[in-house]
Amino acid sequence: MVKPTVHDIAKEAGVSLATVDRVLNARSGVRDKTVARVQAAVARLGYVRDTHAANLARQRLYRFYFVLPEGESQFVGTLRAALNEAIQTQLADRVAVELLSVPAQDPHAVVRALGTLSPAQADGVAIMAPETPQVRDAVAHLNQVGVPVVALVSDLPTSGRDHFVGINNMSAGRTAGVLMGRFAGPAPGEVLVVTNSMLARDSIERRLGFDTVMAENFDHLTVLPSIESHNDPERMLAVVRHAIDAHPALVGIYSMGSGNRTLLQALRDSGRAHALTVIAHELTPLSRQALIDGEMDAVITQNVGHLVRSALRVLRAKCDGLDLIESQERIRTDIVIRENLP
Amino acid sequence: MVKPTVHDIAKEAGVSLATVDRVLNARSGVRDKTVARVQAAVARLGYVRDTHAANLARQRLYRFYFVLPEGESQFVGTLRAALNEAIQTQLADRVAVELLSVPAQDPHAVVRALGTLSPAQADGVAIMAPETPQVRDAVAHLNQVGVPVVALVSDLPTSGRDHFVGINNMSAGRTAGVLMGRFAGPAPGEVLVVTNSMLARDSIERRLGFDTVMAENFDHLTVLPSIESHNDPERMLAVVRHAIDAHPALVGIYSMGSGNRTLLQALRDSGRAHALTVIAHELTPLSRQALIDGEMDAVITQNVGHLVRSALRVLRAKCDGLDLIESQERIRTDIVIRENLP
DNA sequence: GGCATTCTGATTGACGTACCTCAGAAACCT
DNA sequence: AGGTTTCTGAGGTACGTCAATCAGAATGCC
Repeated sequence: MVKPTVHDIAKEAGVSLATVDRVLNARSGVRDKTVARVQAAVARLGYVRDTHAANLARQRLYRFYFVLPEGESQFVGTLRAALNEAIQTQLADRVAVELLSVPAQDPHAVVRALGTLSPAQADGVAIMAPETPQVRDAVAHLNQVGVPVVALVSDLPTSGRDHFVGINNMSAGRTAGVLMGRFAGPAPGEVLVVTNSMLARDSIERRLGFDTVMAENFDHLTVLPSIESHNDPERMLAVVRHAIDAHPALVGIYSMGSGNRTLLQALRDSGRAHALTVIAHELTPLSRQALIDGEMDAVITQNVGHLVRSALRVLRAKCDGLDLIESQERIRTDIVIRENLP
Repeated sequence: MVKPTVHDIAKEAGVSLATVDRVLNARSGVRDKTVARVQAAVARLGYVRDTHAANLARQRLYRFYFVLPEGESQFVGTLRAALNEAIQTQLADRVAVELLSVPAQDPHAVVRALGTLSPAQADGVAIMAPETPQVRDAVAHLNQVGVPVVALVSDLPTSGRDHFVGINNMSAGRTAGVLMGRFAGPAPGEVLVVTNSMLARDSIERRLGFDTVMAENFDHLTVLPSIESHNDPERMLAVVRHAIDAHPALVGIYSMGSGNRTLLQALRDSGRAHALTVIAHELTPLSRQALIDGEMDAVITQNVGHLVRSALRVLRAKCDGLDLIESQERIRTDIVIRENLP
């Protein structure tokens, strides 16, 4: 008996097929002690239901929604591409994915997008958005009406989301810090931090991790007050340019979020691109090229394909009430240098 | 018509279900122009066969074999653990995996293990073994009789294996080289290379990559002749101890293969553990602890879970004649430091 | 003990595909 | 035209599960 079926369970438990079915699908109308008998039989035979046969029989279609920030961010672009690729292949597995793009900085737009979703349309939602009270409440509501929600890239810890798919941003910041400290060398110098993250929380966590490590291990390096570009590339360019010129002791730049294009431009203008240790986040066509050209020294990133597939797996598991393979769903903080570019 | 079925194809092509079935499963007895008609209908409707329903109908069971080196290597241990975990979950997907452990250094044992396999028992084989003529021929034979074979961890490029699941070891060596060069700093010094890899090819490739990078980019560092422990921990310990003592200018050690336990022991004995930049391969409980304790500075590794799951996916795809998602099957060369330990 | 209520068994028809049989149609050959 | 070979259609059963029905059994209540 390689793979026991419901029939075997029925025989083993001495009940009918209908009863086994009722127990397995948690339908009512079965006495407690009969339920126990069936569950014992399941345990004894090591029965695992054939999800595919089950889905086939019940014509199941998983309808998942991905809420991503709209706009031209390269990282979100690669994420979207990975999602589209996954959609193609997952289609064979009865999952239909809908992509909702919302203005990232407008919490109300996010709430509106989430508001259109109910258990009637959505079997699960993955969302990448800044943590605001409005978003938190909307997620909590979805959760309450029984729609599984996973947070993507940036966590929404107080929202009651079922799962977070992304890296530990604190540890990502620490990683960046150590690389900066070790790459920059033992001579004293200054380090510039540039940030333009769309998502508050991940940015804050990275910063915290970075600062901690710098303070603990590399006190010969001075971390300058950070430059924040509030989605204004023009201003960003000017400010970074000025910062580089104004600090001859500068040895490194840490770019915490998006805005790598502007940073690279400023670097080139300064003529010090190759002299500085530059560490950035997220592997995109741009940062990849910068690594190849030696304009960036390391990129801290997360595998977008893994991100998307993990979100889909988690949503499915939540739908089916299965548990996850912890190790498979842990998103790793990847360090990429020119030599190990994927 | 969200998802066309064989019935839809039959109607569209104006043929019977049986004919569609014959065409889809490449059975004989269908005229060429009828085949074309059916295929046109498939293309027109965008039909994709429901593999799960198909497997259900034909009672398919994928029987895969993994041939791994036996012995106490920690890396192989983690690999084995990942495999066992995968076996559990894949069982629900009609794949049964058998693990064959063979003495790594005995090509004849490998050949014997492979010899027991034929299309009658095996639907696919994953093998991690040194590249020898005997092994190459055995793999080629399996391939000829129609059993898909993937090489694991160390490639067998001339054997006709269908796929290689593992990292690019040349690039892994280069990565180690760059980290060594940048971590060790600008002062002149010597670097020791220690090796005890069970698999010739991966070791050679890593060495090549490492040497290239050191010569190109870090000529202030002298790479000493490498120390090879031929599976003799005792001797290894003595030699490494001596090497460390004899080279006061030593700034770093690169451990290319297994044998990390011995290396760490020698390091501790020398009292210079924290003064040297130590870079090793493969994340195991041992190297993980060494990272935490600061005895190692970086570990170049590959995700064993990914390795195993990728091998399984590839084997299944080969069996079903499907093609792969390239990006999903590319195993990444992971850089692990204390801060981004998974 | 009689009755209402709650459980249970037996049975049936899907789901999308594979695989088999058998009869009959079409094409090919003299 | 006749016979032979090759194709094709129609129909059935199976896979493991879900979902539903209906009859009958067990239980609880008074």
